[in-house]
Amino acid sequence: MELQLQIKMNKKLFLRDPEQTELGKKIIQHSIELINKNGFEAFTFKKLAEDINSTEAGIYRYFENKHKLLMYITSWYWSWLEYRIMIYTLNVKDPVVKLKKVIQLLAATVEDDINTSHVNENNLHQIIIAEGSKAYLTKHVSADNKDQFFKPYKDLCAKVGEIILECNPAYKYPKSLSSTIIEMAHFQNFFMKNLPSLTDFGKEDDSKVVAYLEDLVFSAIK
Amino acid sequence: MELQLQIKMNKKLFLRDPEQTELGKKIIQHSIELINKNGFEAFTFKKLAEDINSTEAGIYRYFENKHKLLMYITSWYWSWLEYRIMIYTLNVKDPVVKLKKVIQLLAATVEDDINTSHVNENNLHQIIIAEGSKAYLTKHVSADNKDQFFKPYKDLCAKVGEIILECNPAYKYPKSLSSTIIEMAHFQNFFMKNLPSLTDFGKEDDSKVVAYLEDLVFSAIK
DNA sequence: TTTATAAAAATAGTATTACTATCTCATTTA
DNA sequence: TAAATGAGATAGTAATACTATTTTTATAAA
Repeated sequence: MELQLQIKMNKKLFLRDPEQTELGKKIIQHSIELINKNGFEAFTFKKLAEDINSTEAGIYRYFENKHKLLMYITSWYWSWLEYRIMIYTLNVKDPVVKLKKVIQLLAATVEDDINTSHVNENNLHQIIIAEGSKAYLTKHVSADNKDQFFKPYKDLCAKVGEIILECNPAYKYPKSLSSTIIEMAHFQNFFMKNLPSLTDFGKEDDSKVVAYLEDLVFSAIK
Repeated sequence: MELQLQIKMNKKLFLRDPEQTELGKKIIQHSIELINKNGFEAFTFKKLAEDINSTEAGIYRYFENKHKLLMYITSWYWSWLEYRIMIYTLNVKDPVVKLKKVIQLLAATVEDDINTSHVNENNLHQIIIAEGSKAYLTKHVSADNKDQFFKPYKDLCAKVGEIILECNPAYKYPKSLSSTIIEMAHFQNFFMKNLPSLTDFGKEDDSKVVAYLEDLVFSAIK
């Protein structure tokens, strides 16, 4: 039996579905590599085209611009993460155990286990850490939000918020606490690697980030 | 008696000190306006030059590029904030009261009170919320960090970390909690305005953000 | 007062980026 | 077989991010 995980993406994010052609899959695969390697600012469709032996215009037929492509791959990540959370908490009754699992899935480095062929989840995780917030930190957030581009992120946040409420139905800030741990899972990771004095962790030890977030969350919800 | 607040800036952030000339001050003043209005991506030295009736090359004599300018104004903000925290907690003995004051200064909209002539602190606060993290979310963070460009941010974080330890000397994560509340003071504000479903607050009510952060912090440090 | 000289500012570039319009060529389908 | 469709290549353009050169202005020494 061969299964392939297919995540349904918002059609407005692309002009042509990259999942449907070889070139499209190459665009996704190599943009993840290039953005991770050189950063989003230095990433251009020209360089990507050279990397995959295609042309700039060829890529523009799939994505309107590089920001849409960033939103595409970040959306993909959030959907994939929610899927993983669903799988890993499927038979867990205790909401506290569930929430701990969520924190671990959020903050710990991913092992490139699941077969999603052209997507390197480890690189993608690094992109989320370093570039993820650039997807929404723009002057056109509201317009993008109306187009539902952040739905996967908001769905994930809502899901984690629900688990928080399962732990303590009286807790007043489930959604804010949820967005806080999601963002901090990534920011503390970034700080640890690049501006270590902003954290209490030695370099490259994400088990510490998990411990910190657990302490923070369970103190807050008692 | 006329006092003027002068914040000492890292000399490597500029080529010519903008505080020393009229044109320099105009650059700071109008870049804050323009970045706030159109966002950092759309901001160019050409547009800024047109805005202040100067030339593009004229601005390049003050700042190497627009990212250095962003780091300049964000640095200025963090220094200014640490100064405000110092002032407002000067005669406060109780560390809990101190920490509450810090949270309020971090998360609440600033009233443009202090006389700093060419800097509009309210606009600057909005820039920190929407563009602040772009100052360090780059591939050259480590190099910039070696040049001490993030010292004001790190100093502020250290200071808040100290106050946290005053409240509870046994707390294990003072620096991470500090960077968490600093970042979240701004991100929750951004979410509230632009992606409200990621928070538990109605639109434009930063007293709720303050309440959330207080609850979070004092739960964590017991 | 003239002249050297250095700093400030404007002019005029260039390479790259972000994007568009058009054209070719292969495949489908009627 | 002819028309329609679509994928990709070619060749642009306008804007961006700089840099180099020249001109102007201010200052100071001869």
